[in-house]
Parts: sequence; C-alpha cells; structure tokens
Amino acid sequence: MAEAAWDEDLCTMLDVLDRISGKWAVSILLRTSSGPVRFTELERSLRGISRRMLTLNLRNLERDGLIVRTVYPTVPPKVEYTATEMARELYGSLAGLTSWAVRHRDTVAAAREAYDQRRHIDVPP
Amino acid sequence: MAEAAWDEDLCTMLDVLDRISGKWAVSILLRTSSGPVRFTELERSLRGISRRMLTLNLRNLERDGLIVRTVYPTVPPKVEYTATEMARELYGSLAGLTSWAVRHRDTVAAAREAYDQRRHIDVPP
DNA sequence: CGGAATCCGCTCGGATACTG
DNA sequence: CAGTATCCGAGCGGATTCCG
Repeated sequence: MAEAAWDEDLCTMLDVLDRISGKWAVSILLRTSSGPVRFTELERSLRGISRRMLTLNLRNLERDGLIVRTVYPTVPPKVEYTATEMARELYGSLAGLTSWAVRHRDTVAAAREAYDQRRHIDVPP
Repeated sequence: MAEAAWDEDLCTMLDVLDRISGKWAVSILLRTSSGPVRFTELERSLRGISRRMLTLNLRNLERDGLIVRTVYPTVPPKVEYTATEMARELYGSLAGLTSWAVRHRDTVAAAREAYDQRRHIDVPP
C-alpha cells in the first residue's frame, strides 16, 4: 500500500510547491509568522513588491488557510494579516531546503559557470 | 552573526525554490534518481510534457549540476540523464514538504471551500 | 533518436490611477 | 489605509515542424 500512494503524495507535494513558489509567498509567510502585520507594513517590508501582487498573494494564502485576515472597521480602516499555525509549520519544514541550499550553494554556482563556459565556446557571433 | 545571515540564507533558499518550481522539474529529478534514463523514456514517463519543456528543464537542471547528460555517439544517437548525488539529497529534503502537504491536505481543501463559498455569496453575476 | 526552431496563447508580475 | 481596476510587457508552456 505504501507502493500505490507515493505518486499521490508526490502530487500533493507539487501542489504545495506551486502554492509557495512565486517571488513573494514565502517572504510574506515569514513576515507574518511573528505576529499580525498591517498591509502597508508588509508593503514596505517586502521591498519591491507591487500593491497588486501583494494583494493577490495575500488572497491566495488566505484562501489556503495559511494566513488570517482581520479587519478592524475603524476610520481609517485597519487590516492585519497573521500566519496560521499550519503556515508556521510549513515554514519550518522549509528548513531542510534552506540547509540544502546553503550547503550546495558553491557547487551549484560552479556548475553554472562551467556549463556557461562550455556553451560560450561555440556561440561567438 | 546568526542574526545577519538569515535573510541571505532565505534568498539562497528562494533561489532553490525557483529552480525546482515549475510543472516538471521535481518529477524529472525523481525519475532520474533511480538510474540513467533516456530522453524518449522520460518523455513517455512524464505524461503530458512537451518536447520543448522537457529539453528546457533538462538543460536547466544540467546547468545547475543536478543532472548529468551522457551522449553515446552511436547511430541512432543515445542520450542518458542521471540525477547527481546532490540532486538526490535535494529530493530527500523535500520529504519534509511532502510530509506537511499530506498532513494538512484536508485542512487546506476545507479552507479553500470555505473561502470560495464566502466569495460566491456576493458574486451572482 | 534527440533535439532545435518557430508560433502562439496564457499567466505572472510591474506601474499607474482611482475608490471607500 | 487598504485595497480594486486597468494596461502592458515578459516569460512560461504547449503544439508543431524541421534536422543530423
């Protein structure tokens, strides 16, 4: 039975990968993991993100239950975003990936350089 | 010092995420992890992939040193792809992600459904 | 067999302007 | 303040064709 389930689990994992890929999702999760953060605060925190992309990412993460959106009906409006426990767990399981990335950073860089040089030989024009 | 390094490590990890995101990269790594695989074999294995995308993915993975490309100068030509040890390690550290995905699969699905229903109330074209 | 080249639609993502 | 709406370019990804 452990045999027939592995590609279903693979699919499930690929879904997660898709969910957290994209330039900003992980950074948003990280920033909201340590407590409620307001929209504008996030916008400044993640330097370079556009309003549109911030909104889209927040909506997607909220939809998947990874962050909670809290609206305070004040004037001016105040909205806070907080990562859920589930999201913090997810962030934790990304540690393995970080570890791999750091350990092999140099090897990957070297492989790239070598590959590019090989390719540059036959493309002079 | 552990303070100043965290966002550099985050960047490194985000690079890896980008590298393995996309529809096919992980599946290719998995398929080539258990031994050399030929191009056409891969093409059949990953049902749905186009020639173009397979080639592009293979090139990128090769460039980063995650797979090795071996050409046998025979007629007809024979080319084999094999995941490197580094790649198998990477695949291993994805296990944490898989575990998370499986554990929270239902919760995420429920969150989505709830979110969508909330949204469908006020959008009856 | 193992690609490379071309075409083409779609989505991602940035910039800007407008609203409650 | 916290969005929504709109426009636009760039790149992903599929289908097909051509080549050694």
